[in-house]
Amino acid sequence: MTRAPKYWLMKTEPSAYSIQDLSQEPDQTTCWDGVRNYQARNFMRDQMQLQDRVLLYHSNAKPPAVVGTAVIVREAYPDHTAWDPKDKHYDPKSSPENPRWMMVDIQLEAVFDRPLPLEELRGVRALSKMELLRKGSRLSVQPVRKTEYDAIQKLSRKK
DNA sequence: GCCAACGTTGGC
DNA sequence: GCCAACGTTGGC
Repeated sequence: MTRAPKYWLMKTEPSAYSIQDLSQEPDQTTCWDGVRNYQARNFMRDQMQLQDRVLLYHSNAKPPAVVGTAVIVREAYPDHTAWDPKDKHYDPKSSPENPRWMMVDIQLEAVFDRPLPLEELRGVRALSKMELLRKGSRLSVQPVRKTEYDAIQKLSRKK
């Protein structure tokens, strides 16, 4: 049994890993490692399912923008980078016996013809309640309403 | 580079 | 369980 797909937004700093990097992976697929926030982890672990859709967002970019879409191709499993002392996101409290952090695999679906800058999105009525646009919003994995997802897709095809 | 907003940690 | 101190995120 599968439910209707849900919609998400995931942030990445393009200086660390960009949508262009994703486009060059084998099968244009990667594991979304390095998430170290419980709320974000819980969304991945408890709610993300195969075929769910993801908006990819470039944070700390000039300008910050939604840059494309991806699909969940593997559901949550332990993030092994948390066990590697040399990894930037190493967490000594996580272990193979008792993994604390999870990740999913995503496959690139589309790189938008034009990035949609945060500033532009702030002016869109259909997005007025979007988590990304909330003041102080920092969540790196966040749910998106279907109406919001559709509005952003539509915007990406304009101009 | 600044700093507001937020999350986590740890003493008590 | 409170909350001050600290670390991080991320727009600007």
